[in-house]
Amino acid sequence: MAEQAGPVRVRYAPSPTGVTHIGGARTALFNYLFARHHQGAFLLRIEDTDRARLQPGSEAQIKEGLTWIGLHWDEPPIVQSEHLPRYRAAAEQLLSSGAAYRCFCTPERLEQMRAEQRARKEPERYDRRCAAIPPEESDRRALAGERFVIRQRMPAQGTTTLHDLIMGTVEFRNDTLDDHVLLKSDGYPTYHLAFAVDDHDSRISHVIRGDGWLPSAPKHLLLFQAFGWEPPAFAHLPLVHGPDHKPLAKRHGARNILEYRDAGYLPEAVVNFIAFLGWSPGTTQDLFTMPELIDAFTIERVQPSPAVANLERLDWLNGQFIRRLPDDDLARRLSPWLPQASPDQIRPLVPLVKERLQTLAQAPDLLAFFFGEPAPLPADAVKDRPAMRQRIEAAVRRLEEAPAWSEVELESRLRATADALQIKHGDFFMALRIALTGRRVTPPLIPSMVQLGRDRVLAILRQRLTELAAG
RNA sequence: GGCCCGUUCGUCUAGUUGGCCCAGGACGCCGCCCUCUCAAGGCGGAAAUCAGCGGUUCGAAUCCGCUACGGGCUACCA
Repeated sequence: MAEQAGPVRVRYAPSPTGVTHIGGARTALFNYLFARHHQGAFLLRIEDTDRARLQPGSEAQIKEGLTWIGLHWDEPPIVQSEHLPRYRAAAEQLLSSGAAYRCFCTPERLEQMRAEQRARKEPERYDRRCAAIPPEESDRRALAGERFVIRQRMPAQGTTTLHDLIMGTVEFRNDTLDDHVLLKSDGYPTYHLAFAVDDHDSRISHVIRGDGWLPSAPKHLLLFQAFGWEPPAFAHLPLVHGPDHKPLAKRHGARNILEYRDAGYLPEAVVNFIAFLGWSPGTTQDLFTMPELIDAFTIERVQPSPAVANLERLDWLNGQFIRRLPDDDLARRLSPWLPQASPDQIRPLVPLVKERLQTLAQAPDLLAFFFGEPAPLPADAVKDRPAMRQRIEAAVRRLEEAPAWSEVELESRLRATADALQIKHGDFFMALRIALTGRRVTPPLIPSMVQLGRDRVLAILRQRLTELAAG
C-alpha cells in the first residue's frame, strides 16, 4: 500500500443531524489514534449541508462527546455551510472542463423515470437526459433562471480501482456509476462535492470513514481526478452492530456517547471499549490507556468485518479502570454522584468501594448508609427478634468499652463477642451489618464501622434495640 | 433487481509469508480457593466440525472457485 507523501492529516466529519453514538465515536477515535500515532493532525469538520435535517444542539453535543472521551481536534472546526462560494466555484470549474453538467430535470420527472426503471427491473440511475445539452444552451437556460443541479459526468467505460487500507483492492466498473448530484438547486453542495473540496483544501492525507461510503468511493476518486487533485488514501471502517447483528440503531446501543458518562462509565473505559470494536493489538493485552492505544494503533489491524458491541465487556472494563484509579482521583470522580457529601467525607470511603464498583453510578447506593439514616431492618432479618437483640446488645457492651476505635481493636472485640455468644463469626457480622445498614450487602463491616465513628455506630445500634423492643 | 463488502467459541478477537492450530486470549457462564456479606483476586472448566461445498497441495482457518447467509449503497441525506 503506497504511503501518502507529506504529513498525516485526518478528520472526523459528522453531520449535525443527531448525536455521536458508539459507531461515530469509533470512527472519530480511529482517526484520532491514526493521527497521533503518525504525529499528524486530527481535524473536525461539521458537514451541515443538509439544511432540512439539521438539528439545533447537535454540533455542541458532538463536540462535548468528543471532548469527554479525550479526542481533541488540532485546528478550528471547518463548517461547510460557511464555504458555499467555494463549492460553487469548484462546481463551475467542473462545468467548464466538461467533467460535470447542469441537469434541469424536475424532481417529478426523476421520480417518474425511476418508477419506470423499477417496472423494467433496471438499475435506478439518472438516465443522463441533460448530459447532452450543449454548453451554450445550458448557460442560456441557467441565466434565464431555470432551476438546475450540477451532476458529475461518469466515464462510460473502464474501471476505477480503490486501494483501501482496510478492505483491500476493490474494482468498480465505471458503467455502473451514477451521474450523481454535486451541487443542489439550493446552491448547497452534496456530500460528494463538499467532501472532495474540503479534504483537498484541508490537505487531508487519509480518509478514514464508515464503510457506507465504500460504494461511492470510486466516484470520489474520479472527482479528485476531474479536479486534477491528488486523492487521499482511503480506509473504510465496517459498521458496528448491535446484539441482534443489525447495524447499531436507536433500538439498542446507538445512544449518545454522553449517556455513558451519565451512566457512570469512565471515558478511559469507553475509549478502550470502542477501540477494540473491530481492532485489536494482536497481543493479549486488553487494558490500554490512550497513550498506549496511540502507540499500538495501526490501520492494517482493523478488521474488515462488522463488530457487535458487547456491553458486558464495557462493564468489566469500567470496573478495571476504576480499580486502577488512584484513590484521590476516584474520590474526585465520585463527587458528582454524592452531592450530599463533601470531598473530605468521600475520600476515606473510597477504599471501601473501589473494588466493588462497576460504574460510578453504583456508589450512592453502596454508600447510602454513611449519609442519612440507615435503611429499615428487612422483615426477614428480624424474624428472630430475641436473637437479634441479644447480638446487638452484646456488641454494644463490648464496643462501649473499646479503648480505641480502630480496625484491629474492633475486629478482636467483635470476634471475641461472637465466641462468647457461641455463634459463627460470619453470622454475628451479618447481624451487625444488617443492624447498622439495614442491608445484607455492604462494604466490609469493620472498616465501615471505623469510618462511621464510635458515636454514630453506638447511636444506630441503640436505636435498633429500641425499634426491636417496640415492634 | 444492480453494484460492493463480510462470514474463527454466545460476544470481541489471535491466527494472515500454508505445517509450531484436532485453533490461543478476553468478556460472559460454571466450579473450586480466599473470605464478615458483596465484590475483587487466584486456580480450573464447558464453549468454534475455522459458514457450506469443491478444488490446489505431501499438508489449508490460512490460496482459488462456487453456493448460502448477513450487511451496505442504489436521494437535489450524510
